[in-house]
Amino acid sequence: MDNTGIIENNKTQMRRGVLEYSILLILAAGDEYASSIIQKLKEVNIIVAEGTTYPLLIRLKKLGLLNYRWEESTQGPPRKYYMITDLGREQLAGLDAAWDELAKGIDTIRKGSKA
Amino acid sequence: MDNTGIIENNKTQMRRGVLEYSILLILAAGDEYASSIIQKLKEVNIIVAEGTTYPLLIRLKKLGLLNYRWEESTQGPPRKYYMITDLGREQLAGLDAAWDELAKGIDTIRKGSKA
DNA sequence: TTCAGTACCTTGCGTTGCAAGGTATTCAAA
DNA sequence: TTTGAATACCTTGCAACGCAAGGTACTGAA
Repeated sequence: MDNTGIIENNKTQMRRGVLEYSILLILAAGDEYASSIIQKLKEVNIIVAEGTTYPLLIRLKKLGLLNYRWEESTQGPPRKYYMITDLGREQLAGLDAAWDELAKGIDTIRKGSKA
Repeated sequence: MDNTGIIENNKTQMRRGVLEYSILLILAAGDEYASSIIQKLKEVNIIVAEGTTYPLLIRLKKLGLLNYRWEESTQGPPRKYYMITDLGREQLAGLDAAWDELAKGIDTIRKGSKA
């Protein structure tokens, strides 16, 4: 039985939960295009696939949390720069709170298990 | 459009990621039966449905991370007490690390978005 | 014997992450 | 000028999994 798989699976699972949150966080700091978002997430060890990211950005756009503009690039095809909307920032505040609450909850259980 | 739904949805999403982890944490502190696990999670604002918990416990048992024993109750039907196995503790250590890494990653992005 | 409380479990639906596969643009080298 | 590498965008189909809803069964009290 491949036991490392259990962990790997779960790390993936954990990342899933915060995907939208972390993307909104990144866009709150400045406009980015899909590939650069994926890159930035990879830098903090949050690995996301393209097939996850593109549909997610489209979903967030549909929800009104994001907008985009096209921009030419000298390095290849045009880039679709996403930017966060006012509504997006509102929702992000809620997610900040949700994350804090979750982290606090985990911390509490964790302390209990070490007693 | 119901915007609070976006947040609620995401809070749920976040919780999902840490479900297995938090259940292992609770069982590392002592044996519990399903209903009491659900109760303990609720106490730290991690809301889980029965239909989520039972299949999950069964899955973790099949993976060898948990075992269980039946115990009579004077308050109703017998209870199925789950306990963590040695393998479960091993995996839990990995999940601890995964959580720390994720929390660190989020923290990094968060600081970037406040710059 | 009926009802409330507690506890267990399953079914079916809907969401969604991801591997794989596909298109289009640019630039440089052959 | 054509080929190939690098960059970027996007879609399809599968599989995993959380959860609402519905179901069974035991206990003790009314």
